[in-house]
Amino acid sequence: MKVHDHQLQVPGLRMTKQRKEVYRALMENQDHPSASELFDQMQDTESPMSLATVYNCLEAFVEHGAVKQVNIDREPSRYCQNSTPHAHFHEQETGTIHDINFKPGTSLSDILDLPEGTEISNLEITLKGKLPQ
Amino acid sequence: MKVHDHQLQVPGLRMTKQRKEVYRALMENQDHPSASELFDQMQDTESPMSLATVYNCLEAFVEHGAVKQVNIDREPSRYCQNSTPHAHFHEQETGTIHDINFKPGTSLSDILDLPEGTEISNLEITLKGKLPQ
DNA sequence: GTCTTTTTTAGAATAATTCTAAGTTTATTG
DNA sequence: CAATAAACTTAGAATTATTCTAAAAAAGAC
Ligand SMILES: [Mn+2]
Ligand SMILES: [Mn+2]
Ligand SMILES: [Zn+2]
Ligand SMILES: [Zn+2]
Repeated sequence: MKVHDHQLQVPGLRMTKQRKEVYRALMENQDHPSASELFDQMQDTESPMSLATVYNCLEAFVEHGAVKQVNIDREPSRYCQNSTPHAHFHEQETGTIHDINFKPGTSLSDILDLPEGTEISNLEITLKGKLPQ
Repeated sequence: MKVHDHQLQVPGLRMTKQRKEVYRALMENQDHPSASELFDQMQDTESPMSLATVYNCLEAFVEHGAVKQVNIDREPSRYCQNSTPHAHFHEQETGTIHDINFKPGTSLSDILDLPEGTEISNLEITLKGKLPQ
């Protein structure tokens, strides 16, 4: 998979104009938009599309590891443009979601009592609270 | 809040027979049952109750910090009898959820690049994969 | 061009959860 | 104790994010 200037290329994933548009909006969005927020944005583009298509596009990106689906509590899923490993901080006052990076050279097993030989295929860390300032 | 022999006592929380029964089932359940699984179990007790009541009881427990609501992906919420801080490991083959404790003396900020002064009110860690054996 | 596969779409369906409003139980007060 | 107030339970309706369906359109292969 190559990512360059908001152009996504994944072998086996057709880059239709709808997918290009959804991907672009996601990349330009610093926040973590929901499907319906993206759907609203799509209505102002040259390829307005159905909500089903927005969901389909996002699902394709998530399946190919280009986008992360972020589930916090039972709220509508949000989608994350940052495909590198990171945690999510949900600021309570504003409702915004911030990416938090891992410290280099650290691992979850530094703080978790995991049995030896555990294979982790997926990892989600979500914090809620207040960031300084 | 005092917990003794599966008797929950929280100031301000009436311990009706329905709440006692839901709490007991949750405590005796090593797994992390969903509301509808608990509802099914309730039908065999001396106080069969409505699904709305199961949801109401669980909501009351969660609000009072006696029970944890566990959300993994978009699956139905599961409820956790372990009110101490811990992470959840979702075993992919069986679908079971295991509690993982934190190593004593460690903190999330050991591995996360959190700004100084961050206030964390809530924390969720979910792993997915395979446990040994 | 034809053929095949993938994608898009409108609208219907699904399903977990919440809401409503009425009845019941429990606590409090005099 | 009786009267009143507050909290709780309930059946069923409503909500709503998401998925499904089945038909049309688009894209790629040849
Ligand atoms: Mn939010
Ligand atoms: Mn599961
Ligand atoms: Zn993110
Ligand atoms: Zn747990």
